[in-house]
Amino acid sequence: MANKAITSRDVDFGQWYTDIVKAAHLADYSNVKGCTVFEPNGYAIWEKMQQVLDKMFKETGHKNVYMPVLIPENLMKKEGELINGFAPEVAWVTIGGQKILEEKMCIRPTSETLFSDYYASKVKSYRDLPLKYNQWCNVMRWEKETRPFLRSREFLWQEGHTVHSTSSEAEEETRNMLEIYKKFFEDYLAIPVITGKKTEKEKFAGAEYTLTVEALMYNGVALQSGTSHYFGQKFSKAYDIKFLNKENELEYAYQTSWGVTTRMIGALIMVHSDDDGLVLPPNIAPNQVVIIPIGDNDKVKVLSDKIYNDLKKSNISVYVDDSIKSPGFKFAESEVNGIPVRIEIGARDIENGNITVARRDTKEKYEVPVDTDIVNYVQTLMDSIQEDMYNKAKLRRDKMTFEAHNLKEVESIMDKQPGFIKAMWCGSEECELKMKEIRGTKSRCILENAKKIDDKCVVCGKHAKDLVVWGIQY
RNA sequence: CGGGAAAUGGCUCAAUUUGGUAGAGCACUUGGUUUGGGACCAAGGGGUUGCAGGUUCAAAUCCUGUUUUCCCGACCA
Repeated sequence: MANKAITSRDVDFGQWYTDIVKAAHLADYSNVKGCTVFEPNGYAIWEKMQQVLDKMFKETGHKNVYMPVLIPENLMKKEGELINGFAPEVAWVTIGGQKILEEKMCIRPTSETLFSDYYASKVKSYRDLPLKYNQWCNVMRWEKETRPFLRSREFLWQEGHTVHSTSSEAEEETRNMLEIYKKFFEDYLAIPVITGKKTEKEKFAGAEYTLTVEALMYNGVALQSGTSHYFGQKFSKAYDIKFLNKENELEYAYQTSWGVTTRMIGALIMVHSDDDGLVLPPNIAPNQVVIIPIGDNDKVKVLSDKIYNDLKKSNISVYVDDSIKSPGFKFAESEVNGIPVRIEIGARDIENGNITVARRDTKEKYEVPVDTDIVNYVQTLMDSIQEDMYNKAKLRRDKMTFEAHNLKEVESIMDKQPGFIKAMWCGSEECELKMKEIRGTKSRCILENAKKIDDKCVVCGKHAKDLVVWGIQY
């Protein structure tokens, strides 16, 4: 009974992904390569993500600001590593083929430069610090190959930028934000993640180090899902952010930045969804419950309205699908759209004193006596859906996480079933490049405080102290 | 950016080989009957064929350019 518009994910994962995006009305293509239309269903998920994260940011002392979309060339180029890292993707603006205004401008690929320039003018004393700002915005990176949500030229994100008077405080901020991302992924998106430090090769251009949240998709491909960077004084030296410390000495400030993007919508699809469409965890679903009244029947209407009102009063997001479609159509549609809980009410239910409750993740249906505390029932059901989805994703990820002690093992694992590979690494870029020759396997992150599985590098066999998670990435 | 495929009503495709009145199914609109897994009958509406040039009496069809999408690589959230 699979959806006609959706290719099976086991037949063609890439096609399945784009079919879900279209069938669930998350996004549509525009006439500009890499710039998609976020349709209501997709944008609603983003709004819910924003709402949850924004609350977490504010609870930890961050404030929202907004920076310009254009960055002047000289400002963009002050910090050498950043511009080198981003150079091929930066979109420079011209009007009628001419450079814009007096100076060449680019559309922000990320806003470290703007924030740093601004901070330089604001920070005078240690008493001004810390400044913990965040902005919700779009950015542009001229990617070669694009896919909705996963890699687009314009995408939406949040970028937090903070300035501190001590390195330890800045490093703590970097850690804390990573923890917030991890919590968000696990508690709301029901996606288990691995966290750790990026290698020198994979870290953000301009960072001292980058901490990352890494998730594994249904097909065993890894997705970098969120990053938190510690900058030390790199940007403050390039942009001249100085303050007088308690000893009345001028000191360069310490900075961080951290971000997550609309790519998380892609992760939701690739971790949870199935051949019938989108599957959303209740904690992030814009609509948690749909009520489908069946037949033209007054008692059905009255009961639907009552349940709708009860759920709504308890802050469960619910809607009644009373559109002029057949019940079967509505069932299927609610499944494509990933609504976690569906309540069906028809004459048969009224007669039996039941309502029918269906859960999207397992597609199980339950007959529930009408005198049950429905609000409590739905809430409990949603809690277990949330938990089951997380556990299912975690079980799958753990099954696709392997250990390797030499290149042969890496090769045979990646040939059979790509996934996360835990293996020791000596720290040399040369060995990272050798790994990459095996189906593009790259380091995802260095695990911290992890139990070593070997004392030899998986590639060169020399002494290794770091346990690294490797994977094929999106 | 390299290699492959494609673009025709909202969607899936036909007509392209051999130039000659753009067609079907689904979707949509109206009326009616229905309603427990993508309902049925009847009557309608909608496309200058991705875009721009060219060849021709005549172009969806041939030629050139360009844009977008998909798949596989290299680069990245």
